[in-house]
Amino acid sequence: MNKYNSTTKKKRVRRDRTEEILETATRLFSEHGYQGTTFSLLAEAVQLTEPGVLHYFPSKIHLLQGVLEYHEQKNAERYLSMLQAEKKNIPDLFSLLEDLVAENEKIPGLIQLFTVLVSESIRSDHPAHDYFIERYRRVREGYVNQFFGEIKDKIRPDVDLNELTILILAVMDGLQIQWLLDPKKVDMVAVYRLFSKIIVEYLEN
Amino acid sequence: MNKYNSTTKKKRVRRDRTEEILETATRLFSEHGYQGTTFSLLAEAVQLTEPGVLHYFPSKIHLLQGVLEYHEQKNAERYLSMLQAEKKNIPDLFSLLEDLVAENEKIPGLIQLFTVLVSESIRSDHPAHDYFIERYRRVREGYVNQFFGEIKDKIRPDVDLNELTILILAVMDGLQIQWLLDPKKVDMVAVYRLFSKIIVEYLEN
DNA sequence: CGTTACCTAACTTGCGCTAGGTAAGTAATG
DNA sequence: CATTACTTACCTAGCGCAAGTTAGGTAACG
Repeated sequence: MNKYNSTTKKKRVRRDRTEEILETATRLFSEHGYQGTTFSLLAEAVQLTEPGVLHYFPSKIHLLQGVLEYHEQKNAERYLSMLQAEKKNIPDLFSLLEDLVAENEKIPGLIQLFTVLVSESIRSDHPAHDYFIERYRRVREGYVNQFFGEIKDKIRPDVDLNELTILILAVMDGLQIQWLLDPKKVDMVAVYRLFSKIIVEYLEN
Repeated sequence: MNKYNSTTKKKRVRRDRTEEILETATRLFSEHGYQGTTFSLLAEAVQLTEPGVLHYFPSKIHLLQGVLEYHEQKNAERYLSMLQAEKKNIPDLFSLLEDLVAENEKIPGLIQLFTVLVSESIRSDHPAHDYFIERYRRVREGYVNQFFGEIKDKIRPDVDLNELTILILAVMDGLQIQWLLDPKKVDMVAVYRLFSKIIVEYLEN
């Protein structure tokens, strides 16, 4: 009954527990979405009670924010390494994106997290609505200014870089949906490579 | 108190009520997703009580099925007219798809319905999971066999039509997400037109 | 007069969250 | 070095609400 009496009690330090909760919440959010994830599920998974979890994140929205911030960092790192890589010409650029897609295929959990949360957040009253609008704007700006910026003059001048960016992100998002739904029938990397090939050929003309 | 005593009672025939409920449920599903839609919300919107709605759809899952089937028909019609249109060459084909995207922009509710439900249904225990897997397979097959089939010999032979189809659907889905999230910043039709132009140019080579 | 279109009432379950504790760890003090 | 005092990491109990659903009726309709 009483968890204190039954066995030796182990108290964990805040940082470790927080991280464990975030990792677990990530999994649950990606599997059930924000609405579908409950404290009781999460609490059981990390071997705590519900108020035990609430001790770390005082509400469900705080938990969501925590999860998003937590991964924002990781994504930022991946993204930075992409920015720092050498890009002398257009094929270089798009082969980087191909690598990104290939990497994404190895972390279906995280991809599902963002795919599920983004779609959920289309509703204007969703707690992550503003976050995702902002995030997409930021990412698009990053592509236009940094990612493409360096070799802007090698690209056909009649192409709107903002539209091109929207297209690239759309392909990634859309592929992820079909791939997550039916991985056996959808070879995300192959299709992206096809896209990449088509685009590169076009841009170099 | 008693709805029977208060005013004249109007009984509606089953078909009308059913349709009204389906239309309203469509709106609610698209605004709040499946999980986020409640009977009390729906009941109020159609001026019934919750058991009143349950009289037509004995459970929430039946309601969801009803909504999906209801729109399956409408979509099928739109799709058929696309198939029957004249397609002599590749540009004809892709201009049809452009029209489709442009039409979609006029019915954000329906688009949101499917975008939200598809993403929600990525979870394998979602009641519409199998439905959407099946639907995507069916649509892809339709593209490969019917839509492209007629002018297959005019397309570069090194292009895998299945992959091309996945790409086209991905672009549409991905654009819809960004557009629904931030319509002011994302001109769905313009980006699709860009995509269309690039693809056509490539396929005709 | 039977069927159908609803209603009222209520049950059950599970949700997010609060109140108020207890014991383990940490730091300050004698 | 031992005692005390404080802080932190949890716990138990339970509240209030809303969800989906059921039972059993009543009155309008064909």
